[in-house]
Amino acid sequence: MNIDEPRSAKVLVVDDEPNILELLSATLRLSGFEVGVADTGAAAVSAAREFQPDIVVLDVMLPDLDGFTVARQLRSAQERLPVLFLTARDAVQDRIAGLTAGGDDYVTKPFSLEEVVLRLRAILRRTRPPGAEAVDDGVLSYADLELDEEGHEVRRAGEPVPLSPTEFNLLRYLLINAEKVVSKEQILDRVWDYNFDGSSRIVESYISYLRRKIDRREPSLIHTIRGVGYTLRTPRGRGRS
Amino acid sequence: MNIDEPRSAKVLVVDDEPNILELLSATLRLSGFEVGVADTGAAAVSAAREFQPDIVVLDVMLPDLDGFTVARQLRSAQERLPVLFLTARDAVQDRIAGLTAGGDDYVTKPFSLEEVVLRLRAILRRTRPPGAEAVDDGVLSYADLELDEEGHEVRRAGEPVPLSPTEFNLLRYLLINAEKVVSKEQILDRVWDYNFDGSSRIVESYISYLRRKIDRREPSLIHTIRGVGYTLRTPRGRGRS
DNA sequence: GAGTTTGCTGGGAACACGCTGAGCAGGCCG
DNA sequence: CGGCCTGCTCAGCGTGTTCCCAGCAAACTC
Repeated sequence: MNIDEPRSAKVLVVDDEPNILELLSATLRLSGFEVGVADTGAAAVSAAREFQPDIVVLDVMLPDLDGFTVARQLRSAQERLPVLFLTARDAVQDRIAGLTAGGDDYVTKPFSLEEVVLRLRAILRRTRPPGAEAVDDGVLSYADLELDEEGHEVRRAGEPVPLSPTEFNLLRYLLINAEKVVSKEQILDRVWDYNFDGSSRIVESYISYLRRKIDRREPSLIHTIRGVGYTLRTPRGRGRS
Repeated sequence: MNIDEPRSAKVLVVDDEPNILELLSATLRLSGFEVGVADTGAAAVSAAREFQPDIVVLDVMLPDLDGFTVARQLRSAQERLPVLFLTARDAVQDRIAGLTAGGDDYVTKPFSLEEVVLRLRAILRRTRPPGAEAVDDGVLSYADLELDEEGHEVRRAGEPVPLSPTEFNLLRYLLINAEKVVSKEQILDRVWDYNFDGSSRIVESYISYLRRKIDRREPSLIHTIRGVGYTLRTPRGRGRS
């Protein structure tokens, strides 16, 4: 349902930590992107020349080159190439700041995978307006539940519901996987930071919060599949697209 | 029905316990996979080079190398090689986290064989989207009975039926073997953990539960073949032998 | 038909799972 | 600096689930 894009976008992932590189490339592939990788700045530049990515995910801390330098070199060859920077939470806050204006964006390490996928999609949506159909207009919905990515707003039956950031992310993940069961582990993997090691009980808490906020009215949408996970669906089943 | 894949997938099984190795390789062969084996990390790496598997089943506790290290080495030679990890229930929980996001998956020891086969199929389905026909869309059905793997939902004549995890697994096994007779021992071997030592009477209990939940309406689908086992079929299917 | 074997199911105990209220720490904002 | 929001943990409770057992029913044997 969200695997087949019009043409699957090409992403170049640049990071020197093998684990991160692997985690990102596998996740992005599964999210429907065509993925290329590089583990140094120099490799990134040459890989970009060959791979011709639509967008780059770029760690700012690379062994050889500064991420910003890499970005500049990439863009000297390929104008208007958007970049999603990966950065430590505290570092170089100021230099990052000006980026969001330019069409680029950044996420801080440790990030959640949902975050990265979401930002990538957002940037691509934003930077490829010419003619491209906005099939995906940034609004997820299921039944009488709507989630607006851009406005960061959620409505149930038209009524706005205020959610905290984590609640919002969790609900988005459930919406993306509507009518499929997702396990607590999956949720933890995608919605929380990749190195979050807390118990998976936290998910239960947030499910509880969500239910209280958006699932008081009938019909209830969030269902527990005991021993398996959670799912978002209307009690009476299943429309095929 | 789902035994003949387009091309039978190649699985490399890596475990140092001979019993487990045997159990898995025999089962997977019978399930239609082409199977290669290895009992150390080093052997796995070289076996993979020669055997060129589509997927690897990998114990994380190996005598020589850490399972994750092996996985990385395997992937350095063969990009995008998915891995199903076998792990003790309590151990290394933290390091496992993040795997399900990356396209890999894991099952905890002791596992049921159904679990392993199911996960393998799921991963292969998930990681081989290019062009491959999605004949198998994750829904098993027989007569007016449907079992949706993704939504973890069962319907009889369109009506959803809530099942416990074990009931669900048992029914899935019966569905996979629809119109074939399966013995209580087979059921116990495949659906329950491989080291479950309870009597096979437990199967009778669960058959009873299933009948009560999904087989109240006519025509009855679950039939007892006295002295042999059980089968799922419509009444008019073949006379007695 | 009587005895024996096999299977069915209600009852119940132990356990696992999930929900939620309470509470604490840290960050943000007035 | 104080209050509020958010993220997270914890523990208690209720309930679902698993499994065993025992008594009964059905079927098979001779």
